[in-house]
Amino acid sequence: MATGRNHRPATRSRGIPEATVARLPLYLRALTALSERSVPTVSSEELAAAAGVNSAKLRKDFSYLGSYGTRGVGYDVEYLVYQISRELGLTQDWPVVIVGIGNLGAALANYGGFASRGFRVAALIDADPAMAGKPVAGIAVQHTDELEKIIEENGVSIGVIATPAGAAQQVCDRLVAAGVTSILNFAPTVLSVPEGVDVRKVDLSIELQILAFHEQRKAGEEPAAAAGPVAGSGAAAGSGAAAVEAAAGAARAGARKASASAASGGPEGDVPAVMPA
Amino acid sequence: MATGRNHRPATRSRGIPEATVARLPLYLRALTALSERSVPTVSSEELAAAAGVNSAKLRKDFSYLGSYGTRGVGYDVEYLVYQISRELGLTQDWPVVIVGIGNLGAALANYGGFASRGFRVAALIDADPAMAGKPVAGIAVQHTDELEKIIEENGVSIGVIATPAGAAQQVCDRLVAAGVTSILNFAPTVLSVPEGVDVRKVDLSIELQILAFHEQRKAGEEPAAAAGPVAGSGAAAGSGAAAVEAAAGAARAGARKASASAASGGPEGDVPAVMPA
DNA sequence: AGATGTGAACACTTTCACAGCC
DNA sequence: GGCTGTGAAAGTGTTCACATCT
Repeated sequence: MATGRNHRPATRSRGIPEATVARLPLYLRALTALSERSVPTVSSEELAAAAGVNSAKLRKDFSYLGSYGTRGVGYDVEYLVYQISRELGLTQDWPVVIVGIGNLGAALANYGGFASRGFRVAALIDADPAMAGKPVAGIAVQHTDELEKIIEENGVSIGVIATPAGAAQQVCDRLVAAGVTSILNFAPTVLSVPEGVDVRKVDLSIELQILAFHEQRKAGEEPAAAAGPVAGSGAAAGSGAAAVEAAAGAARAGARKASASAASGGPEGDVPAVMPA
Repeated sequence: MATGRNHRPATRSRGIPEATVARLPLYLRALTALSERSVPTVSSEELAAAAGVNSAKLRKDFSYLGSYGTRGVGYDVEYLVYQISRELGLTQDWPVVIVGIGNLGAALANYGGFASRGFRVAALIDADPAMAGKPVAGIAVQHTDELEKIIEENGVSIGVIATPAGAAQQVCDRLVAAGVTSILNFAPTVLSVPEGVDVRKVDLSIELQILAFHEQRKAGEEPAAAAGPVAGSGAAAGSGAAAVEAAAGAARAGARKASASAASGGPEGDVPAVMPA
């Protein structure tokens, strides 16, 4: 019995694909900007460009939400803003607590886009007694002892961990025990949580290492003809562009620049070769 | 010209899958911890647990790097640390500049795991003249005017943008023009870059919105879950939880505070309401 | 004409399950 | 016996291309 982990009800349900969910905030941001400029409608092409994705993907994404566009015309900006907000659950208020008010925690507390959209910083919590009472971003920091009380009284279900790595798991456990079911973790640790609790992590170090990997690859490639600035594709992830072929030359410039060439995010393995510093 | 975007040489080549690359830093961190505890070898099962993934995935990932394990035994910790470090390009030194030394920039500059592995903060840059000369994390902040000079003199190829959204694209353009080919963007904007430049973004607001989406879903479901603590799976990504199915009650800790009910407002045609900035 | 919405093809990722080596 | 390494299967995500509707 315990073994059985064979079949899972699949993710069928009728849910929106995770990849799509991850892009909705992007669309929402682009739409909000259009809304502020009082633009009434957009085509999938325009909106896609603003969000940094391609239009086919955007249309497919929207198709999971419903048919909110008008053929031959495009999408109504205000209407879409509302629909996406609703889908993301932003039409309700989400009280959030930030634990660990160091440099990072303070930065998060001060981050504007935070409160602006459905999220409200309900409390700032730190383990340092010296911090207690100090105002950060207009909110008085409270001591960790109050954690459970704060969570319960405010009905907090989303917690942000910005503590040192060593304290993260313990803080996480307390948050979860107190009722938090979604955690955004900035500490460089893997958190263990019970089923049903979502954890997303943001890790500077990991992102840099991924960049370094691609950077290292670039070093071994030919600078090819600078094709000229093209609208960036945003995330490095995707494939992106066509790439080099074989190309033997070794133009490589003496300085450091030059690099701008084809093969962007694309892995397109080639000779590694170590680059100078 | 410019049109042709027809065929892509496939991602065949020798490349390591992007998904695998993204996990290597995770493995490396777990391995480093083991190394510090002088653990000589690990099994895929153990290491996977420490990294928060499952063992099949880990073995598959490693298989792209080569055959670095020993059947019946496991992997040699030190050896793997070295191989992964090399694959990620961490055996060389990567000078990095951070632009925008506000709360967040300062937090990044102070972030330890930064310098610890291959990365070195070569300079801190800010547009505010009042910041110039001030030491942050032991490094004197320099003015934006010096940007190009700094990039060139230090051979910087990785830049971190921690400026307000409004300044990000401009800073990005200058970084790229000066020779930077990898950018880590913390500003909530889509950056446009020439081909060949990698951009990765870290966006608090987006992460929170993704959490809110899942949180909203949970609200409409049976409290079920709570099957007992299982190693956290890390990213919320996957289906996870499913919950559907029969689902036995058994809520663990009390205090479940059911934050807000699911489906808010009416599904169809409702007043859009303009979102705040 | 112009743009959405979507089935179908393709590409990438994860998981399974077991052969092969220690 | 134990554990890695890997084909094959299954599941997800992306792109194409065109039917469909305004």
